[in-house]
Amino acid sequence: MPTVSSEELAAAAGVNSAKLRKDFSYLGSYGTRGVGYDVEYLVYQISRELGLTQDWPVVIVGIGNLGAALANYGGFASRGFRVAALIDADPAMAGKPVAGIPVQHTDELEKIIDDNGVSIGVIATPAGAAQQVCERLVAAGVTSILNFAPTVLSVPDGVDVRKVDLSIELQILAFHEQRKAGEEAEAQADAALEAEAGAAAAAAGKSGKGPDGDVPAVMPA
Amino acid sequence: MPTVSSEELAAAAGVNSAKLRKDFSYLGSYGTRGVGYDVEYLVYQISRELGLTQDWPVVIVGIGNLGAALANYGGFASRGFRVAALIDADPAMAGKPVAGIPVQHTDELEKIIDDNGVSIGVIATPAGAAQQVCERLVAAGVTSILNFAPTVLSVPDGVDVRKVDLSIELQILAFHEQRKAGEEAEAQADAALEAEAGAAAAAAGKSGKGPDGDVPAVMPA
DNA sequence: CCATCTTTGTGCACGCGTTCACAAAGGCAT
DNA sequence: ATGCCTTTGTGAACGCGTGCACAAAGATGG
Ligand SMILES: NC(=O)c1ccc[n+]([C@@H]2O[C@H](COP(=O)([O-])OP(=O)(O)OC[C@H]3O[C@@H](n4cnc5c(N)ncnc54)[C@H](O)[C@@H]3O)[C@@H](O)[C@H]2O)c1
Ligand SMILES: NC(=O)c1ccc[n+]([C@@H]2O[C@H](COP(=O)([O-])OP(=O)(O)OC[C@H]3O[C@@H](n4cnc5c(N)ncnc54)[C@H](O)[C@@H]3O)[C@@H](O)[C@H]2O)c1
Repeated sequence: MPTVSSEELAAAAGVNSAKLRKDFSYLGSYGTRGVGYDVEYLVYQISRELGLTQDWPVVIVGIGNLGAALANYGGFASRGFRVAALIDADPAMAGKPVAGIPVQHTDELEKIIDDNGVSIGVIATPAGAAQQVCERLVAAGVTSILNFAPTVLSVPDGVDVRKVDLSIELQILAFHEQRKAGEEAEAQADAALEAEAGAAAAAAGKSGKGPDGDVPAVMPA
Repeated sequence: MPTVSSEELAAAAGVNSAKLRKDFSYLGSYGTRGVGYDVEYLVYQISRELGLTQDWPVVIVGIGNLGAALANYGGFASRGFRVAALIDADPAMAGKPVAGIPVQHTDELEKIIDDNGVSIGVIATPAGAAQQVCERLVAAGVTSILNFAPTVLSVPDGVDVRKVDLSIELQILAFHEQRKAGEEAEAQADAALEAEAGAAAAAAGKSGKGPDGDVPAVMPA
């Protein structure tokens, strides 16, 4: 029976072994003292706990550059996610296959969600359309949203939103880069400022937003 | 003079006003008691602190679906990032313009980095090539990397890596989704398990990895 | 069957980030 | 000028996650 010790796993994941053991203990006591954890059983338990033993149908709304890349991405399927439908507002795209899946028009959104029992939606529309799309998804029964548009979505309680903002990722890198390049100690205010910076820009009289409502320019430019 | 109070900003950003004030205090005391913060000055100070007042040249390596979408993304420029070059290993792509920028071959990588003084690199290659690309970038002088490939990159001290893993974002949503759908209290082990799950899969004899070395399948499938 | 050795599971303490709460500061009206 | 009112800046307390350290568990070998 192949096993791993918490020490080995901790080294591989780059975390403390005690923390790892404590985390595992929340799932129950699957380890064997003096031996370690049964790899196969452990993988199964974690998979089950994380919800990987079931297939999650997802819809992607907004099949532009990013949406198409996501549709083509094979990494989702291997983690238990199935692209149930691609949805776009552009009538010219309707019926056109992307990654082998025909794009459907936004009109069908509610029906698609309902028919497929979709509870997870991905938003890859321009920022200006995101909130509206979000509301339709939620109204149709979606309770988890992965948002790529650079907007803060407001949703009712019970709905989870995760935002992927690539600009902020780069900003965080640039921030640390600046540190390395000089500027002695300075402040320790880091990523926390990010959200606040956005809020400040918004407070600046909404003048920071472009015509199509995309990324608020924090820099006066 | 347009001003904002910490209370207003905190409400907008969804954080505690005391925390926000304390964060700002690390940048110095820019507020006026009884009035609030001068919006314009505040925005400038935060921009400067975050490194947004200078332009950062970045290179994108791996111009496939995702890399092309990134190259086309306008949100970078508005935050002070300039796409200095697009790099791909496919000779067929060399010279072909993507988003108006001609793709250059990997052979030129070191020269491009050096000529443009690039310190931030984006990796959008398949997972199997990521570590190698990473090493070349670092050797050429890049000290910050944004990694989209589903691999843990190992880098020398002094180099920052941020990883964007869309599968994990979806997994986190699915995890909470599963909670809502039943399964009473259970464990509170959440995202912390993600990294450990990957390590466990790796420990499972590397059998979880596909032929092209993409996403390790945590689920035995 | 007992001794020994390895590794788990977890109580406890430490440290850090968040929040509370309030004195000091400054504007503004009278 | 004086007093009042608003909002900042921050000391102190709280809470939580992390890591240490060790007793208990179990395997393994003699
Ligand atoms: N491309 C990137 O790398 C990238 C990176 C970060 C963030 N983003 C963000 O992701 C979003 C999409 O980026 P993109 O580059 O794919 O843009 P895009 O313009 O190429 O695609 C947007 C798509 O959304 C569709 N759309 C517009 N309104 C819609 C609506 N109401 N309902 C359904 N579909 C609608 C459009 O028809 C179009 O196909 C943007 O908000 C962008 O800021 C993109
Ligand atoms: N497409 C997505 O939505 C998505 C989402 C999450 C993660 N990812 C990850 O991002 C990466 C890219 O995804 P994609 O869909 O764009 O894949 P892709 O196959 O479309 O593109 C990969 C590109 O990298 C180039 N390449 C290969 N080896 C290279 C090397 N050594 N040096 C430089 N270039 C090289 C290829 O020529 C190709 O153009 C993958 O690791 C994928 O797992 C993609």
